[in-house]
Order: sequence, then C-alpha cells, then structure tokens
Amino acid sequence: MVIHYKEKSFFTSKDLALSVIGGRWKIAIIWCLLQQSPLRLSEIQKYLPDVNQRMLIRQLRELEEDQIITRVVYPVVPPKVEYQLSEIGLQLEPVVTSICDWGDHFRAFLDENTDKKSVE
Amino acid sequence: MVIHYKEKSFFTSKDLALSVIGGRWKIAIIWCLLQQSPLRLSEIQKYLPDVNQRMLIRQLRELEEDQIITRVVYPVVPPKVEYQLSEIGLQLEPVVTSICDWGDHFRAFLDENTDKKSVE
DNA sequence: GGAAATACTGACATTTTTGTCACTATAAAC
DNA sequence: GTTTATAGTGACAAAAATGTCAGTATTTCC
Repeated sequence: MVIHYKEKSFFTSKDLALSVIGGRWKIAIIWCLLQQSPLRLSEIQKYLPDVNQRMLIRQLRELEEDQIITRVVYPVVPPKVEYQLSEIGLQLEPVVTSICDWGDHFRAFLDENTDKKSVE
Repeated sequence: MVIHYKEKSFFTSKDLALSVIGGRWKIAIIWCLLQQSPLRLSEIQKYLPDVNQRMLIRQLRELEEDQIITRVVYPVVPPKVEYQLSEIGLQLEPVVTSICDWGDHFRAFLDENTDKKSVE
C-alpha cells in the first residue's frame, strides 16, 4: 500500500510483505487461486462478484508485476488467459490461512460478546 | 478496509479479519504491541516514526473500537495512557508472524532474481 | 452482416485514506 | 507567569485507491 518496495529499499519484512499483499482484493485473489488453479479471469470474477472487472484486472496486474502470480495468454479467439500462483505466491498460504483462522476466532468472539442481554 | 463488519453481516472470515486489520498501520501497531506491552502513545511513535501522530491515534481508536487493543488512561498530569493487546488481539500473533516470515522469503527471492547480469 | 464471447484499456469521477496544521487541557518545575 | 510534557481534537488538504462507463480486438455462429 502506498509506498512500493520498488521505490524504497529499507523495508522491514512485514512492510515489504504488506506493500505486495496489502491491496483491497489481493488476499481474496490469492485465496481463490489457492482453492483452484489455474483460473481464467471470468472464473475469478465468479468467485469474487463484488469486485468490478477493472479493479480485478488492476490487482492482477500488480500481483503479476510483483511475481506473485503468473499470467498465460493462449492465442485463441475468443481470448483465453489463465492465472495461477507462482512459487513465491504459493508460499502465501500460511498468511491466508492464519487470517481466515483468526477471522473465525474473531467471529466467535463477537458472537459471544453480543446481545448478552437477550440471553439473560 | 472500506466496509466494516459492523455494517455488513455476511462476511467470510477472511473479509471480516481484513476489515479489522487491513488499515495502513494496523499490522505495524499490533507488531509493536507483540514486541512490548503495554506501550504509551509516545513509545509507539518511537517504534513507528513514519506514522504521524494523528494517523496513529486514529488507527489506535479503530483497533480499540474493534476490541483488538485496550486503552487505559491514568488520571495524572501530564497524561499517561497505556495500550495493549486484548485477548483476541494477542491471537493475531500467527498472522503477524506469517506475514513477517513471508516477507523474509520474498526478500530472499527478490535478491536471488535481481542483478543476475552483474553476477555473470 | 450483426451478435456473442473473452479479456482487456482509457479517461474520468468518486470515495476513502492519509497527512498537515493549528489548537486544547493540566499540573508541576523553573 | 512562562515553559514543559503528554495525549489528544477539529478542520481541512492531498493523495491514493477504487469504481464507472464506454470502447477495442478477434473469429465463429446464426
């Protein structure tokens, strides 16, 4: 987010990571590609119906530039393009998993701490 | 980021988590408080000199609202306020750790794949 | 000859996030 | 009585991210 690692060299590991995966939809995209791979653009759109196409493409481009995903174009008509995680991209699995896990914990925590009155 | 869980109920765990920890400086703040706790505002500022105070306070407020951190005010002059991670906040440790770890991997990856010409 | 499918791009508008500046309160120390 | 320290707030400006709309290319199908 904001300052990209290509413009700054004195980053902590955490800031470096966040500059790459911090985009609004990037974790979601990586999550999709961990579920199934490769995926075509139109398939990713089905997974993520809330993202508009323009935005999705932009985030995919950035991930490609950062070498997190690979993009393979098949010279056919109508066009076919496949996206998949690179080797370094696949290594993001623990990040995505820990985020999902914590989200589960947090949801349970919210459920516990909400509407206590209605129980009593 | 953007849509907060308080305004939307049909979130995936991942989106729920990201709506809470997705802010520009939140992982950094959580990282600080995992290193040392409690911390006063002025101490967090020393850890994170790039964040301006206004921004830092805003992110702290949001984390507090989301119950990730606790804020204890001591009624003294000059004021003293201590921040620390809540129980659910402490459980973010694997998230921060996996991000840092991946950042390390990614840096190594970048180092390997940069300036190959100068080596040959 | 026109529509359909896929994966885009460009220009621009809007929204969200982040940053800046000036300002507050309080009591103790000098 | 002025300065110092800490932890803020309010109003606003700037920057960044995201979204919208219209348009492109290609070939096959009808």
